[in-house]
Amino acid sequence: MTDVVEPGLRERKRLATHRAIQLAALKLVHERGLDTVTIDDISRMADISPRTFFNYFPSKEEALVGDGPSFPSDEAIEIFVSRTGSLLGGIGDLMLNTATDALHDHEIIQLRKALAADYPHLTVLRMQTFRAFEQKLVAVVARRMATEFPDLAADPIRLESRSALVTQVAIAAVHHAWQNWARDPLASETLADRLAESFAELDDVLGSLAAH
Amino acid sequence: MTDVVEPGLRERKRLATHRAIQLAALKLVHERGLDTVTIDDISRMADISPRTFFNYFPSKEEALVGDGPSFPSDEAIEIFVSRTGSLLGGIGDLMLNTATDALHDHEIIQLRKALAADYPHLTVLRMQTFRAFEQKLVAVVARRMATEFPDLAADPIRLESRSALVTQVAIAAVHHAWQNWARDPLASETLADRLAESFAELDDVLGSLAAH
DNA sequence: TTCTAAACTTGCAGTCTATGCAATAATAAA
DNA sequence: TTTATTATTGCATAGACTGCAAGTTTAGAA
Repeated sequence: MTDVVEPGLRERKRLATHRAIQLAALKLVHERGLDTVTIDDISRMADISPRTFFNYFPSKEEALVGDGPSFPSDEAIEIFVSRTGSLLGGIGDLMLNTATDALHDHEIIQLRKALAADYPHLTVLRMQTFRAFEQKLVAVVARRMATEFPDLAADPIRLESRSALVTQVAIAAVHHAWQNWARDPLASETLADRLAESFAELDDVLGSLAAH
Repeated sequence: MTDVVEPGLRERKRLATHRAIQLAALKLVHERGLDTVTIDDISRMADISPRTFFNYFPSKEEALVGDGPSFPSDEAIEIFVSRTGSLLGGIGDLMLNTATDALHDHEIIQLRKALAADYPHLTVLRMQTFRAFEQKLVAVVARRMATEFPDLAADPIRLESRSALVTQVAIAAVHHAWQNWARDPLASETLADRLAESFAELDDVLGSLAAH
């Protein structure tokens, strides 16, 4: 299928440094609190120069929250667009297809969860990385809505507003999932589980609200 | 009704400085862009020392987005809780009751609108000030939902999750309204108008989504 | 009006974040 | 082995932000 190129030494070192920085940042902040940890501290623990830190992350916060998710594949998008059924559920599935860097790095995931619990405002910052592809997502949602609701397709302005609103609602569900995920550090549920839960709950709550 | 105490000289000066800083920041950023404006520049234009700037705002960004809205009055909250009908619409009305500092300062409002159009990430930052009373809002929404849905009241955990989700959705609508408001600088609609529109559209879209 | 307490402004020193640039070191490729 | 590419580092510098102490201004009482 895809070329599984063995990454060279350079690439491996780069990944290792990338991880070392995140790990150092997360550990230090977890131990000593956000404000007392400096980039010098993090660099020292990660065995790099402070200058190198900025070759990897633009700020302390970015190192803590990690890279944002990548946009879903074209394939996943086409499936979503042509599908019928629950629109929000579809967006939820799409979100599950956004791969993030440290998906399988258990240590980092645990520390991130603790971080989200300790510093909610960083969770909001994390959501900002989702906003990075918000525009793209709105466009995809618009395509789906246009096929599903022909009357909307006839009114581009309404379609645009509608899909932007639906996208915001979907992001609200992601936020909700993240909050629930971070709430109890002991729960074994993954973020993906929480995402599915929140989108299901959203579908449910919409029913009860619309019933009125 | 309420005591209309004539504010003293001290208070008036404070308000004037507060406004002068915001105005200077907004004007300079509007003219020269966010990155080329320093706090020294802003302070010079506002006729204060750079040190005083930080007595009013913790950062350049905060000066630009302004103070967050204040929480609705207890009166408005009780009305909301005991009311029946559209839940999200009720939250929308509640949002309209959040007075913000520069509600009638036309010059600042215009500049803020331009700012939101030029720097979308500051709009996201602006929403963070909403998060400040997110917890409070969740509690209020929970009270309302508990009275309206007795079965939910019996399950505190579900109630909590539900009201948090509904609150996130409401915030999504506020975000949507803000984006639409900032989109075209020429439109004469107020933010309050846009809020009403977005919440109405939300009610509408929920109906069409739930119908499936 | 005068005096005193409280609140506000300011300067200064110092820490931390962040960026550009040039030199050096490590890796890749020829 | 040689050369080219890329990464790391140190250095210099600008800007953001904080604590502290000294000086001003306002409020309120005598």
